[in-house]
Amino acid sequence: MGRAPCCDKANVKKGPWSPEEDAKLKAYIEENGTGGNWIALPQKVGLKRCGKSCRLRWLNYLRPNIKHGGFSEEEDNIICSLYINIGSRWSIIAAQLPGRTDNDIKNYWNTSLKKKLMSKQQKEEQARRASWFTVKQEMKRETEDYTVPPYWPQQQPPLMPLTSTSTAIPHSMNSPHPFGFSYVQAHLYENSFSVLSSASSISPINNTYSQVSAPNDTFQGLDGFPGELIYSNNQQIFDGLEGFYGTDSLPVGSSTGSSSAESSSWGDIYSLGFPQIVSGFEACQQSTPQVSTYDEQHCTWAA
DNA sequence: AACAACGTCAACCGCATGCCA
DNA sequence: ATGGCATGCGGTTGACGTTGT
Repeated sequence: MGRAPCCDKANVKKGPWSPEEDAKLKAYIEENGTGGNWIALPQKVGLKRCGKSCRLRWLNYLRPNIKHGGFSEEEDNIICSLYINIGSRWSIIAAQLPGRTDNDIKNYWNTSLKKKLMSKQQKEEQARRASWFTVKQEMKRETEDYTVPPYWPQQQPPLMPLTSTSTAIPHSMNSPHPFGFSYVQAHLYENSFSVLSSASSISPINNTYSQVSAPNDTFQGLDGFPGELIYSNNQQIFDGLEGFYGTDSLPVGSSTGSSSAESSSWGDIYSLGFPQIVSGFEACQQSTPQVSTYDEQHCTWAA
């Protein structure tokens, strides 16, 4: 059985509101309030509109102190920070911005802010790559001038994990750092596994970012280690951490291949604005090759 | 000038949630 | 405890304006 329609669709006007309709609705609500019943309101006002439509028109356009357009830099920062932490919870984001509606913020994000952030991120990434290239060139030059004595131990290439998984966990709003999140990365090796975690804090006010890394804990042996969790579903391994962080786990990438709607939508935002966090995920988001060789020149593993 | 492509934003739709009888 | 209903929310659509060819 389907739900009964909220209004008689045949006798209801749709589409843009006329100034007369706006005036009627505004005058009535300012005089009498909504009466706590939007469904009955159109009849009282004398409008051939659905109650839902009236509500939307009032909340998004007619009610007092509504701001349209002209988002400030500060508002941009707040929207970005909150989006990163809580996702597309537009009503919650709107609650932090007096005079802004969820619809307005949603439109602004989808049409402008997302792109703005993307281009900013691209520029930063280019700058980062350019400076890293300079550092590597410098290191290479220094190494060439230096002869390694025969007894000097050669640096071992980093271990290639069999599989890796990572997640970002937004802090709860009542935590000391409500606009931050924690990042946990797990690597499974042949005879051990390691868990690396870090906490990040973003200030929506001045757009600053800080990160604190915890020691990299390596556990020898795999006895008792729930490896199947990593192999089967990267969400599961972090479910147990929820109690610790007090929030929902948020998978962002896994070498075992997560493709949930949640992780893909968050994947977008991670690739947008915060390279410090994204850089750590990149390795995890690649498929783990079966046979790998270490490229000493580029300090990377290759299939 | 005409048309296409693109951007913006108001409004709609359908689902989830909460309240109340 | 349950079902019906109103409300709130987020995703999507489509009209309209602007810009580019």
